[in-house]
This record gives sequence, structure tokens and C-alpha cells, in this order.
Amino acid sequence: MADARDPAVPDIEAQPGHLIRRLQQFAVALFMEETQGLDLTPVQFAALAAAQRQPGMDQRTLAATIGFDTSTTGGVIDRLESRGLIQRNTSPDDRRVRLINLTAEGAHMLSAVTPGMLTAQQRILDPLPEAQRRSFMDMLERLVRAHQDGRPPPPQR
Amino acid sequence: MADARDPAVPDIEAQPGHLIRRLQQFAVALFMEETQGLDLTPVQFAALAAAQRQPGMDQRTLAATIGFDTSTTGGVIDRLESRGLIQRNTSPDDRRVRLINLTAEGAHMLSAVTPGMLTAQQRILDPLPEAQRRSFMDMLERLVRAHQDGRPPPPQR
DNA sequence: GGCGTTTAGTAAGTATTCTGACGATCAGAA
DNA sequence: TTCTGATCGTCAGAATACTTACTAAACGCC
Repeated sequence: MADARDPAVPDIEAQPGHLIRRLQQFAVALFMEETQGLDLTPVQFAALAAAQRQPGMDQRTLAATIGFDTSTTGGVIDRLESRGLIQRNTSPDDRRVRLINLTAEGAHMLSAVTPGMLTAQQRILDPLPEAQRRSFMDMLERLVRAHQDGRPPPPQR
Repeated sequence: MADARDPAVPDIEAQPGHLIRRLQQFAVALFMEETQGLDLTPVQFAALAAAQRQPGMDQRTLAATIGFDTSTTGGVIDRLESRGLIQRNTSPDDRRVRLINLTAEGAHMLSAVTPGMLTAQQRILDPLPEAQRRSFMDMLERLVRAHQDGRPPPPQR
């Protein structure tokens, strides 16, 4: 029963933010479980996949693609580069820019990880009745798209 | 158009794991924005709220409540303790155990942060039509509960 | 009481993730 | 051309988050 003197703690467990964090933890755990031994994190996988999809990307574009800031992306790329999965070359047109390309090993790694990744994705949604999975994904996409399109400033004027 | 030679990269952006990660990022950003200046992270807030809800918890129980391992929780509690928001006392019954209690400043901090936290929670779901928000939350809860209850083995037999 | 096992917490190491500051570089203006 | 501002990337620092290994303490069996 609610305590009138304590409106301050409305049950963390029922808050969207908390549930989203928890679900994200499980998603990562499932990914790691299904790709065990390949030693690639979900974020590293996303970076590899982005590099594969659009070769010769600069880091800034890659960061935006996978949804991180350039700082974080730089670190991710550092590790992938040191493992020989991607190459980072200075652009001839603009020496500030580093162009990212997948190496052959990177492409191989991507193929090796993908089946497990897909299994993990299925397992994330598994607890939902099948009819709801699409609906959940639609809402997720809608939320992410809305937030990344910048919060539309409050209807001023 | 799909390239038959490249079944390996099925569009990261459409995978549940990626979308959940992105949404979590926005959730954190909204929390920080709405509680600006108070200098409390969502995780720290969760720990404070748990301590408030059940005073005298040991760290292990607290960790389970907010959904982290004991290592991470220990670090979170370190920072809260050094800011004087919680106390950590050795249990008289079992000297291995540290009992967590909110200080007066901790309780005050909790009250100060809660309104912003609630606003942030609303803003997370804002982009969804109101009719869908409850539905989204129900699915979230179902997913988290199912995963934390251990993956129920597929309906065999 | 003594000893092996279990348990609570910490420590170390890796990897995210963010913000803010910085250096290098480029592009456009004076 | 030189100055100014903007842009790309990195660095430094803080806070998550995980795993593995370790210490300290308690428990259970004899």
C-alpha cells in the first residue's frame, strides 16, 4: 500500500528507464552467449557491420550510424584495428578524416558472428507471444526514431 | 535490395538489440537532462531508491534488486557513500555483510531528484500514442521478467 | 574443536559510454 | 594571404558493467 508521506519512490522496477536498462543487459548477455568464443561485443559487431555496409566511411559517419559519439567510436575502432579486423586510413582529401574499411579478417569475423547474433535477437523477443513481437519492434523503432530526430522543441509560437 | 552474396549483415538498425541499446541511451540522456545539476546517475538513483525502500539491505540483495552484479554495485555504493548519501555498516550478525542505509542527505537527494526522474520517464514514452504506452510497458515487463527468471526452456513435451 | 565448503564483498582487468578540452586541419572571409 | 571559425579526431576523466580471482568470514560435518 502506498504511504502518503513517501511519494518519492514510485517503484523503480516499474519505470520504463529501469526496464529498458535491464532488457539491454539481457540482450548483451544473449549476444555474448550465442557468439561465445568469437570475442566480439555487440557494439564491435555493429561497427563491423556498418563498415561492411558502407566501405570508406569516416569515423564521424560511422559513429552516427551506430549511434555513438566520436569518442566512444574511436575506442571501439582502436580495438578492432588492433585485432586486424578493420583498417583506418587518413583520407587523401582531408587529413583530419580517417576512412574505415573492413579487412578480410573483419569480413570473415562478421560472417562467423552473424548466425549467433541472429539467434540472440530472436531469443531477446522469445518471451513475447509471437503476435506481439512485431508490435513491440514497431514501437521500439518509433521511439528510437523520434528521439534521434531530436526532441521536437515544445510547440512554441 | 538484398544482395544474395551478402546474407551476413541483415541491417543492424532493425535488430532488437540495437534498438534497445539506442533507447537506453536516450533514456539515460533524458534522465540526466531532467535532473541536471543534481549530479546523480540513473543507476545511483536506483540504488538510493532501493535503499530507501528497504533499509538495512545487504549489498547482495541490493544488487539483485537493481539488477547488477555485486562488483558493479560495490562501485556504485562507494560513490554514494563518499558523497554521504548512504551509510555502509558491517552487520553485527555476520561480519562479511555490509548493511546499506540511506542518510538524511540521501533521502533529501531522492526527493529532489524524483520529479525530474518522473518527467524523464514520461518523455521516454512520449513519442508513442498514448494508447500504446501501456502495451509497450507490459511487454517490457514481460520480457524482463522472463529473462531474469532464467530462460524458461522452450515448451518441450 | 578442526577442516573443507560456501558465501559476502573487494580487487583487477577489459570494455563500454559519456562530457569536455585539445590539437590538427580545412574553408571561407577580410 | 592571413585570420577566423568550424570540423575531425583524440585524450583525459568519470561512471557503468562484466568476468575472474581473491580475502575474510561463517557454516557444516566430523
